[in-house]
Amino acid sequence: MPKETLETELLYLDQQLCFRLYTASRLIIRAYQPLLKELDITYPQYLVLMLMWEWKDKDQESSTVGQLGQRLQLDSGTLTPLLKRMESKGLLERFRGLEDERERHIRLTDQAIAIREKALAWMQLAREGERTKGLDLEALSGNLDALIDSFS
Amino acid sequence: MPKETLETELLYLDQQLCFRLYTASRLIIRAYQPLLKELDITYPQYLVLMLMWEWKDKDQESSTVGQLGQRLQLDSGTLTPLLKRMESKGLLERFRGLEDERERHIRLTDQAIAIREKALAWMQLAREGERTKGLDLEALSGNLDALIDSFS
DNA sequence: AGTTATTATATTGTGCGCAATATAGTTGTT
DNA sequence: AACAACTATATTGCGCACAATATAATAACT
Repeated sequence: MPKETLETELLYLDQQLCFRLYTASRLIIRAYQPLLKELDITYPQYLVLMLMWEWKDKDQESSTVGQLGQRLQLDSGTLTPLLKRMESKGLLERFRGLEDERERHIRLTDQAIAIREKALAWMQLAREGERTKGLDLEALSGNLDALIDSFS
Repeated sequence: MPKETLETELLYLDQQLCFRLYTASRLIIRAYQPLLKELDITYPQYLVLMLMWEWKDKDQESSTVGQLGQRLQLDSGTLTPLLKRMESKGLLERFRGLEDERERHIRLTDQAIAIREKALAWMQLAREGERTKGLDLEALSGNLDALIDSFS
């Protein structure tokens, strides 16, 4: 048995915010599987779609790998192959920047724009059968934003 | 532009709890890298160590893959190769259950028990330079527990 | 203009996460 | 005992994450 019980408890899983975040994240991503399976994409691919749908609402038709990476906190080692897979599935086009040929630009295809409606319908249904009834989502989101901000 | 702006906002990243969790989780795991690099392990391997250190305090010297998986919410497809890597690094022993030979038991080596002190010292230091000053960790943990519970 | 530094992305390699399936050991039934 | 059902773990395959490095285009400097 350790000498100082109070101190070793620092390492117990129930004391670890990180483990809670890691577990909560994976569990909720699992809850998206029915939608993701229907759309035939993965969760990170869904994030790219959501981001570009949103930017399209703001009249930005294309994005660079760097812009996506900054918003999603993902680097090119993750995004480059992910975007290639999405391209090969017909969800987006990849093309070089005209003024700066180092840049790789991404633009959604009509097919990718079309499935937004499916996602929206699913989210509206999911909101009905909400499993987060008892908790303060505002407070949780606020705390997570503060956390993300201080670790960015 | 979409017809019903209020509804499409359901799909905006800032409305997504899941994206916050996913990002917060990855950012905080990154913050553990200095420790993990020093111990020459990964974050999921660190979780296994923490769990088995804790169980050892409670006089449980060994665990099965199933017990680890239940607590960490990970399946054998993740744990089996992870535990083999930990075994090959000399952190643990893997052996079959005596009464039930389907069970794979895990026991930490002295080397794995020894590095607990390093982890503890690092955590104590990290607590000093805490980056989570401004937020209510109690409330955050409570909300995450409720979330994890309802999605388990 | 030619050289150096910087920037944007791509590549490589390792280790998860997880769905799907396989295998081997155990339990229950007749 | 034989066989079916069940259980615990292992295997396979794919797609992230991310560190480390490479490559190519641009910018900055002299």
